[in-house]
Amino acid sequence: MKDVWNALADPTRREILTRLQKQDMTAGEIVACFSVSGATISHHLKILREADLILAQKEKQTITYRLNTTVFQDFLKHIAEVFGNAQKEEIYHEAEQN
Amino acid sequence: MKDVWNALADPTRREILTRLQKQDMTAGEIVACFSVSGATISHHLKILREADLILAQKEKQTITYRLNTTVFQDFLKHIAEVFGNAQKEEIYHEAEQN
DNA sequence: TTTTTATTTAGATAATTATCTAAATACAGT
DNA sequence: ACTGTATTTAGATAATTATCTAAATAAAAA
Repeated sequence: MKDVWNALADPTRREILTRLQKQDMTAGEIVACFSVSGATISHHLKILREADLILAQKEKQTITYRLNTTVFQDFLKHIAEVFGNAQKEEIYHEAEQN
Repeated sequence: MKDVWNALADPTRREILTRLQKQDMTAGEIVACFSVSGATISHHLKILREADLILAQKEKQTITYRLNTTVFQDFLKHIAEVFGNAQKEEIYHEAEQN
């Protein structure tokens, strides 16, 4: 879980995850969304991969990335346990309204 | 919310929050839980304060810290929105079982 | 087989940050 | 007023990390 916190600490990586939530993307497509080099994005993707937050699938020349949704579930459960005991019901209640 | 992610990125700060979830503590009591200097803990407390995750109350010589639970609620709601749309129901379901 | 395209890896640099010691602040007790 | 206790602030250092360019890998196209 330590790796997950670390992976989520960076805004670029969170943005990558937000975009992958909408659709799977190749490394090149992800690079095109940001104004940093491909090497930098590759580095971020590696950290996200090692945290198991994303999955890579090689296809011909390209590598398509997609969210590993089960790890999000685990993470949200985890922080709800660690930090949210008292607030659980309320949060679930609120979140279901949108 | 950027400040919150940042504050939660450090394991010492997460441990402080976990302990404050159980009971309010003075700065000195928090320092006693860790093997780093008081100045270092003070620095972490400042970051947690600036992220609004904790509240400080001065009493005589000591300063008692406590969780700002509403910010946790907001944060959990936030990440559920950003990352958890598809998984929401399932997570809430699971979390309510413990 | 040479070239082009997609991506990662290596190595370097600059920025951030966690930590330390020492000094400052504030307040209580003597 | 002094001494001791609790905490923060200042300034320095060391570790981490985000980023870059250049080189390496791999696979398709020519």
